[in-house]
Amino acid sequence: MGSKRCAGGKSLDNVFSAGAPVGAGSDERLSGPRRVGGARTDDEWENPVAVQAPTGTLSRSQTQRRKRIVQTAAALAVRGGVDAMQMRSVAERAGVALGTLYRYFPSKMDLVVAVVTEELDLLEGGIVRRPPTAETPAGRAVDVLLRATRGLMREPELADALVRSLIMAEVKVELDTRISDLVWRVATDHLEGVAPGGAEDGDTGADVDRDDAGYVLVGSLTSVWIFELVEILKGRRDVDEVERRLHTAAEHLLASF
Amino acid sequence: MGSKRCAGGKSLDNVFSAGAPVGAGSDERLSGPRRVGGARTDDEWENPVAVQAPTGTLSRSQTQRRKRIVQTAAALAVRGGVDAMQMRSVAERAGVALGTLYRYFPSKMDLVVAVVTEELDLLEGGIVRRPPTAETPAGRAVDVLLRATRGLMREPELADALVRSLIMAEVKVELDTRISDLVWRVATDHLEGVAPGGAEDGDTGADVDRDDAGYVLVGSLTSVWIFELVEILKGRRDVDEVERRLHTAAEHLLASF
DNA sequence: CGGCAAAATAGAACATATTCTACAAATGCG
DNA sequence: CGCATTTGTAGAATATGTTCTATTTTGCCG
Repeated sequence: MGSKRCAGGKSLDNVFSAGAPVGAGSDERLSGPRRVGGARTDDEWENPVAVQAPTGTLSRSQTQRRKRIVQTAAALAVRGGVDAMQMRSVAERAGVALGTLYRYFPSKMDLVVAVVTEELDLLEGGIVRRPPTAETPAGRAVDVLLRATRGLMREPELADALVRSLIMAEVKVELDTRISDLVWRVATDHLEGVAPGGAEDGDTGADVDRDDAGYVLVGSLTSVWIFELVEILKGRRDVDEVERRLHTAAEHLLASF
Repeated sequence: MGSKRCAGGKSLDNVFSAGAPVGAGSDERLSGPRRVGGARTDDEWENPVAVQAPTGTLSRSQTQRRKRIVQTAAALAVRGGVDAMQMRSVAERAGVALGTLYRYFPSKMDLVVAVVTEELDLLEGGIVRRPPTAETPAGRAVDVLLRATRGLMREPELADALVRSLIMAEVKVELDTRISDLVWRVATDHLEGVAPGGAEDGDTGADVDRDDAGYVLVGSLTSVWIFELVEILKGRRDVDEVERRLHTAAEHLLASF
């Protein structure tokens, strides 16, 4: 079954940039233990205030636990991929009970998303630290996407997770939005706003106008990128070919920038 | 768990066109019972000609069985979605043993792909029968994609399956290629080549030059479409908005057509 | 027809995500 | 402090995709 690649004993940390300050204040505001009182099948025998409601804020130990879980998950994912990232293993290796794991991440997908989100933080940090230099908006956009591509391809298993979570997640993922925002900023020369290594809160890109006509085009380019990623993962393309195709698409989509 | 929508007792048949000749000679050439001798874990104790090799051709009863399976699967998928399409249920309702089901479709994904492929046949048929009338290539392309979108949205659960299989399937799916080919033909006014209601063989679109520079752009548009589909399924967009976005993307991508 | 290999069947067995139960530890509050 | 509520733990129990085994049926060939 799960017998694909298997990189050596890499320390999992970043995938995108070579030397990112990993421990940057990335999390600290992400989902914590979940309220259990959500959608119950039982009718109405319990007080309106169902069982357990999350404090909303995570205590220190909870933050620690969460981080430990995500890191453990990432470590497992980097080797065997999503398949190797089994909930039982993660729980065990992270030193938490299975139930606890599920309290923090209601489904495996949530966990995958958490891992991927952390990678995205690193990508953003890397871009800000070393912004693309191309002349045209299209060139810069392609640059960013290609950097992300090459970074991800260093850990194909994780890349697989990224793509799957981008597309499948029922979860309220804004992962694609984050990527589009990043591309948008790069294309329009508005990189400053980004906090390197971690997002502040929901509305990271304060200066990104998602209603702008151009944003739709950037979003389209992101779609194309994701799909090219899929093709790579399926073994149907190599990075060079993707580069060419992204260039073609970007030149058309971002021509009016 | 699987408690989403649940259309009435529709007869599952087509999703795309209102009155397609369902029973058209669609399958009849698709995967049949699989050779078991593929990737074995055991080394070399058996004759080179491992256990079971498929005749390649399906006998009549096998064709019947296959069709029965796919139809059963489709029926289940139309109501509860992929989740409701449980292998055990499919096998039971189709009147075959679980093992047999797995002989025909080595994984659930293969089954999903088979179902979706059949829907695609219907879309192609519908398009050929009632081709888009827009003036511009971009207009025609958008027309096709929107027709597909509306058709799919009539059965969101199936749409979900389509998207997932398009993207996830390890399977050697050419589903996206088929869509791109269709769009390409429509955009370039080369619709004739298509056999309504069913593909002949691997290379259905004989007149589609996938190396053409323009084909890359059509492929990009298809990527965008698929992603918009995902957004609809996530409840983040409505069809009208997708139409607008597809127009924008198509006008840029296919400007040079 | 008799026999044989491929195909199908019934059903057990496995693997893994997810849920549930009972209990213990921690945390906060009067 | 002492209790109540929340959080965490251990581990059983479910649900479902997938595989395996033993047996029977089918289709074919001499």
